[in-house]
Amino acid sequence: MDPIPHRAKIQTKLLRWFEENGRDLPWRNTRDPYPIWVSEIMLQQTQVVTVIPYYQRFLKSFPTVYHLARADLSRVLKAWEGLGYYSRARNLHRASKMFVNHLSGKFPDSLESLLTLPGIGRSTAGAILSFAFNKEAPVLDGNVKRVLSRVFAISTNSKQSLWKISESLIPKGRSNPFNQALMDLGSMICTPKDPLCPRCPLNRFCEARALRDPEKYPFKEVKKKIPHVHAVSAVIQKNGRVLLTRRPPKGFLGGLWEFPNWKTEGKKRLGLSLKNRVKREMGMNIAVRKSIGTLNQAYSHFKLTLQVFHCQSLDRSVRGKWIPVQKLHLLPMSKIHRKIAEKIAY
DNA sequence: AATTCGGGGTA
DNA sequence: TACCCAGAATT
Repeated sequence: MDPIPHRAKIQTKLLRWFEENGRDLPWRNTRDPYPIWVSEIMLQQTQVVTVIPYYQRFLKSFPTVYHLARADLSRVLKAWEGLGYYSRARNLHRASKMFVNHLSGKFPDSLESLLTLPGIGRSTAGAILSFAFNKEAPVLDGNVKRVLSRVFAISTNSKQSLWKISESLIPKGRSNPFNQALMDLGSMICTPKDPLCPRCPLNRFCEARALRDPEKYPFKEVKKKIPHVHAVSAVIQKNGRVLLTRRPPKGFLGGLWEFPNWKTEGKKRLGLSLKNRVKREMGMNIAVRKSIGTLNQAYSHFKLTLQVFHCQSLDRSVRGKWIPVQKLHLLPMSKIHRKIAEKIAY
């Protein structure tokens, strides 16, 4: 017996709705796994409208997986600048090298092989398998999670049951349009707030709607408070150049360039603490001049307030690299440091 | 199982 | 503001 209520009707209703209402997106005009792969990585935790221009530029810069594998990581990070979650770019680049070196040019088309590539988890693998190869693999992104937990009134936060439902709902031989349909429904109709239930092709079967509270699903995690971090940063100039440092290759904003900066505990005498920090950690004497301004940036797990000071170097530095102001735009930088660069470039 | 990873769209 | 986005990797 079929454990999924209304399975056949859900399939036909959703597929018909998708034929008439599905989104026309750049990565849907191909079955080539490479651009589909790139799009799926970019789309992780990132909205479609944000991804589209990055996707277009990225494929222009790296038209094939071989172009990507040959490119310097710095170029890849530059193409990713502003998109966030930079480990995605590093993993994509690393995976492209694995593809060229170990997979003999054949794009992996099984779940197990895809999961061996860095940056590809179960959902991204399912998307690639269904969109590029039309294989019956389930996806479970934020959209699908919301749609399924509403239709079947799943109130637990366990993803296991949702994975099973997602898998057993796929119509034989039609995983490509069906998975896209699930995503589009979640994005266009079954929205987090004020879902458009009257226009939903599944409203007759939706248990959350029958319970008259679709927004109760999916189960909301209690989210903890995000710490607020204060920091100071130094724009140290000398002969038309500024001193930048590069972040470690892994971890937070890994591999990006930035103006030297440090957390501050108290809020007093920021200029003096900045001077001392530069002396201790960069082995250089500076004179702190005027404040350039205060910048704020909200990250996923903390908020940052950064006070930036104009500084003048009084001698050489043992760390960092002097970059001509006119060439700052060539380096990959995080959003907040790009803002600083744009302030001083004029 | 919980935390770490960016930045922006949207109400 | 708060919530969430075609999640994965690490702890």
